[in-house]
Amino acid sequence: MAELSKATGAAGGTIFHHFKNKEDLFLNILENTKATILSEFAHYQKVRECRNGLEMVEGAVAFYLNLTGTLEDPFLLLHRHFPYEMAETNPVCRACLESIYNCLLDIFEEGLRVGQQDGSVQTLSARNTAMVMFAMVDGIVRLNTYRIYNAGALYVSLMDACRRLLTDNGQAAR
Amino acid sequence: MAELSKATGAAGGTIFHHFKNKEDLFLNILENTKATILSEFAHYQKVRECRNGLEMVEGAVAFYLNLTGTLEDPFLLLHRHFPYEMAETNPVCRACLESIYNCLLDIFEEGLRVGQQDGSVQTLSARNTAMVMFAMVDGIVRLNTYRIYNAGALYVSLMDACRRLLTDNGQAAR
DNA sequence: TCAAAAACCGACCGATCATTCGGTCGATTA
DNA sequence: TAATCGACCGAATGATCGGTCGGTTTTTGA
Repeated sequence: MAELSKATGAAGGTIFHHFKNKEDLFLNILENTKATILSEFAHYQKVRECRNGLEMVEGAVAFYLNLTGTLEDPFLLLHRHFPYEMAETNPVCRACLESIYNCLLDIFEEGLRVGQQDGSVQTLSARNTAMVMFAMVDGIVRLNTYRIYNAGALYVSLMDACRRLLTDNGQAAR
Repeated sequence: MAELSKATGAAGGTIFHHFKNKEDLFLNILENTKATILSEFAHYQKVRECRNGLEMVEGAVAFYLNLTGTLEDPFLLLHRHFPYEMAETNPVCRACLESIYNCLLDIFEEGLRVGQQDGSVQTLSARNTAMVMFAMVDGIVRLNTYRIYNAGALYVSLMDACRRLLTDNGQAAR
């Protein structure tokens, strides 16, 4: 709270004038994070250009990697343990987190379904595959933010892995 | 500290008789975690049975999934933000984390290299592919521990994804 | 113009935190 | 037996925490 007070220039008591308590404050930040991610996705959905499902999925990966870069702090929040601990007792928090993850997963799943229709993607369960892909991309992002390894050098390998996951020979017709 | 005191039955002051301070205590726990994981891996290396590199990698995935189940608390520690924050200023902590991740990555990489030799695995950079695979498996584990989705239902999809990543048709000769 | 409302301040509060310290106790050594 | 030791206790310590409150300033709108 002291750090926040200094950063915003507001006195300690003023913060509690706008937010009931720390939990309420955190929930507001989380809702804000959710709104930002959902709006970024809505914008991406409008401007994206892709000829088939495979390109949609590849675009989704690139979008997510880009998002974690521009929204570094919000994703640092989502990569902490605290929100998920809070979600176990606080339904509002849980609903918020689920909205965020559903949005992120839908980006992948949508591409997979389209790809199944047009034949550019082979996969059994779109939802399950979407989760596995999301776990992979997000795992790379974590390796990067935690500075265990520089994941920047992994983007090529990551995109290659995605293509292998989705097509039968890893070399889809493009 | 109070929680730890109650759990161990030792008085508050006694803990500080054995450990210099909280940081020292945490470092001891981390070193202990590292030793446990390394010894579990050494044991696995002895008893595993695999006919080729592909089976080694599949075994590694199963081993990691099993490990996160039996060593739930240590991995909960590794999935928190704190250790990586500490690693940025504390070289001992950083070295410890690197040892753990190198060990875990080596399990995957070893199988990839053997698989490249015997032809059961197609991949360019073994280290990079190992990281991508690790990120994927660990990402699934996180989805599970944070209870966003039940990742238990994803194990089949996960193993399928691994096979796709490593072979040209996802149906390796077995 | 002015009074009510809202925003804001910072001193203050009790609770909790990590850590310290004086001292007890049982085992080992001189 | 006396001296020394390390393990252990738990009350006490000061710092920090989230949160409150009385009073001041700013904004609002009739």
